[in-house]
Amino acid sequence: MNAEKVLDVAMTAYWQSDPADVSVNAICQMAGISKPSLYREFGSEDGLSRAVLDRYAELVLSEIFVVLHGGQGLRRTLTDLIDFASADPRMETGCLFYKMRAGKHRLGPETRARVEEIDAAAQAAYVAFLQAALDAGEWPDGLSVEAGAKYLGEQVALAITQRASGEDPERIREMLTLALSVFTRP
Amino acid sequence: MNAEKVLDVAMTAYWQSDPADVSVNAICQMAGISKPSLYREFGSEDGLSRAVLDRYAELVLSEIFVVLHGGQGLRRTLTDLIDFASADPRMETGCLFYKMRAGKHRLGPETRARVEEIDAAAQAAYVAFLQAALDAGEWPDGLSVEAGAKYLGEQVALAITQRASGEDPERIREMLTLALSVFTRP
DNA sequence: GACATAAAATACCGACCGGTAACAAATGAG
DNA sequence: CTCATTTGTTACCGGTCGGTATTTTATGTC
Repeated sequence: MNAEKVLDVAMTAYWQSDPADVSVNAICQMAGISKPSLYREFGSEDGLSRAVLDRYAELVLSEIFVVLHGGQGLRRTLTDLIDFASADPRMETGCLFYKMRAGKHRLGPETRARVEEIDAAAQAAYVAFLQAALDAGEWPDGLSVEAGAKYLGEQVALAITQRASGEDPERIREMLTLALSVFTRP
Repeated sequence: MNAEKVLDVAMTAYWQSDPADVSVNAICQMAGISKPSLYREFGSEDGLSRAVLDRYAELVLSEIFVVLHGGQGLRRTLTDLIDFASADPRMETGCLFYKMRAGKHRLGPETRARVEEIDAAAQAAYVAFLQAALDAGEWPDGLSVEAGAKYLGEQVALAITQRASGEDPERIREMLTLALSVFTRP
């Protein structure tokens, strides 16, 4: 039956539309397996979506962490983030993690807990990145690092979410560049 | 049976949680009426949510338009927007319009069309506001008015959406102020 | 009181949901 | 070959959804 294939099918479906709009029945049909098979493997819908999220994290989200921990300096890292959010083809239909976070209350407890974990890890990564910029003397104004990190994360999330709703990528790049310009003010 | 009371109940329920998470059954129960009564009055779920959106627009959204068309100048209008998004108690559980827009694909055709109408009207209002600022010589850099209007609208939407997810209002104000500071750069 | 009319509620429809019991086909061990 | 265990399938469960046919209750008129 191949659990990996099922995960891939589910991830693609969740990612392309929205976890709340894809039923277990639909996933079984798309994967060509029966419902009991899926339930024997993943236990519940919550178990499946949690496994999907884990797979998505190591397959896609890891790259954002790579960018943030790359140590390329403030300006270079920001342009990398802008490129990723506004132009990477994988974000063309949005980010599965942000879709899950936006519909957190509709998720099962396991998946929701994992979403919160990842959210905290992302926030920590943004904080570490900005703290490094601060230490390197690249930090502009009196904004706290935590607030800046949250702001940065939410702007990236907004940009990617707009990708999912079909907004023109060039327009998105323009807006995200504007939003992040507060970090590189003269 | 009182259609206004039903609209109020439905608006409150949709607004407080999310239109996608409130069923027609639940609304009937909360309003103390039967389902056929509701369907006689509004025709369908789509008809109800459309009527609710109309009521919400004239009750709440109208105020944002008042702020935008107030002719108070760039800086003053921006701080008014920041106050409204980050501190107005009515936005404590978010904005019904933004919730509907975020889940557009789950709405019926009438309601969805109305959402798009309102979205276009809001965009036009932001454009008019920024165009007035441009004419008054208060416009900073080479950003196009349309892009600036979209940016402004999305930042306000982001701030209000964060209210709905329980974020600290002071933190939200800080971030929105930062985002809108690009309009008032020296 | 008798009766047409309009508004209300009860009870139901088919579709889909997440989840599972009961059963058939394959597979490995002795 | 036999038998037990696993793997997968069909068919079903209770529940909720949006929506409606049917019946009850009220209301006004003569």
